[in-house]
Amino acid sequence: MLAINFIRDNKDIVQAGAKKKRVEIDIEMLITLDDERLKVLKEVEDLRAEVNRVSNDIARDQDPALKVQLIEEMSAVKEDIKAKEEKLKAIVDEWQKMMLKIPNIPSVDTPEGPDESGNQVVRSWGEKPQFSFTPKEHYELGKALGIIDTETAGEVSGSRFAYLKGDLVLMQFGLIQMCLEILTNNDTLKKIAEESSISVVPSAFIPVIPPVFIRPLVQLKMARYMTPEEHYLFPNDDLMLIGSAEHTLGSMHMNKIFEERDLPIRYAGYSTAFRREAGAAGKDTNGILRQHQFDKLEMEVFSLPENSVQEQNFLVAIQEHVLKSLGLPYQVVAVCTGDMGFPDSRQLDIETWMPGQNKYRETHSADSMGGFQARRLNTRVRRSDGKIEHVHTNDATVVAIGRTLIAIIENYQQADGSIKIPEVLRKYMGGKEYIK
RNA sequence: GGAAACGUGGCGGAGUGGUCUAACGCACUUGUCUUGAAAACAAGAGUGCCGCAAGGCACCGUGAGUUCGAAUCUCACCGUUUCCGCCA
Repeated sequence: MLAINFIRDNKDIVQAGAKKKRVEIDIEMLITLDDERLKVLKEVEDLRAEVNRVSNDIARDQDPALKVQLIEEMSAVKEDIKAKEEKLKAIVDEWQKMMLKIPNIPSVDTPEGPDESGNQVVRSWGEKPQFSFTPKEHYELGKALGIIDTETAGEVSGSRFAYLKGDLVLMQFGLIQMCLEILTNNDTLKKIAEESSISVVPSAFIPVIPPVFIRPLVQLKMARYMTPEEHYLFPNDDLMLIGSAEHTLGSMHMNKIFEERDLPIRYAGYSTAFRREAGAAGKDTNGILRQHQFDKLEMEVFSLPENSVQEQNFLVAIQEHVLKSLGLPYQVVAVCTGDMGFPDSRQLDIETWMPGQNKYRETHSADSMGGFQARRLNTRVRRSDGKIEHVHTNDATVVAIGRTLIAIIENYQQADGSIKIPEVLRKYMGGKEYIK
């Protein structure tokens, strides 16, 4: 959500930003509605002030006759207030609906474009592996090795589910363990920041296992509630499943005020992510690229507003550090206006090389929301001079298990169909060198 | 699942219908004193919205209701704690 006063003062910028994001909004109608809201609000408050004043008079010494008269008068005013309050409520309801539909404004360095075709590669790293044979896709290799079973999962749970088995499971937990070691080590983080010339306070991440259910109301405040079709909903319990740990990490501090000295706060949340994938019918149906359920380690940072862009760069640097450690070729992509998320002001994705598919596929995302989410969630910071403002939020993937496993399987495949295990993961897998 | 108690400002904690709509303590800010600090003393300070301002309105878990007037009474919901039951 943007602040209404900001919208009123910058309606051209807001309108242009929405247009770039391909979101239809009607600023003029919102401002007309806001005028009406302020007018009726003033009327209601003036009437309440009168009631408050006279009620105190009634409580003070008064002769009984006057008391009765005043009470009668206030009864009438009360009716008036009730009618005006109902009017105000109707206006505010409509006003809120419109406010929630206004997207965050893209940053100035966000490329403009209609859809993912407008995304721009910022930089790339790594040599694509050369094979003396035709590289296979992950699901062929995984099936043959007995470490990915989508057929049984299909019978038991339906499409877009899988059984991960054996060494692949050990690899998942190795990946998570490796990443948690990076994220909780101040020296490592400091080094990553320095190597990328990023000036942030490189304090350690607090590991979190968050709830995977969230109240729909909170999801709405996170600006992550899209349409009902896109989520797993549990109406009996008024709950829904999260699509990312971000959803229950970012909302941890709603209605709270941080002290300036406590920021930044960094969390590393591990959870299963649930995605209904409505509208993706027929897309990426093989293997584990696009699943209804996958595990993910996610970073979430609450920071001072002036630091949030650097924080995002820092998160991307961490993502790159992880991929470099794994020896996976990747490219960093600036996501364009038409493809970026509704609450994002700046979004950077990382696409990792997948030899079986012979293309880069999205494995990571880093979203910078500015104060957009914080305003909806009412998460604020008290500056050292006492002033209170909204914090800025950033979230970013560390490892999304399915896709990272795919990248490893395909990049490290051998002629005999075995998978060489990246060196950094071997210590978590009993020293093994190959999955075969 | 059963029973009970309770949800007040950063924290603790008064306040059971009114006449300053939140006492008091801790923590906090500033000042005095001090070489500096601590202590002591003094002053200040909740959050949001409207307003140029003066000022006004709202907020005591959330939402409805009763009343001229609600932190206080009624109802529903949410949450926390304790005991019992079940259980990874």
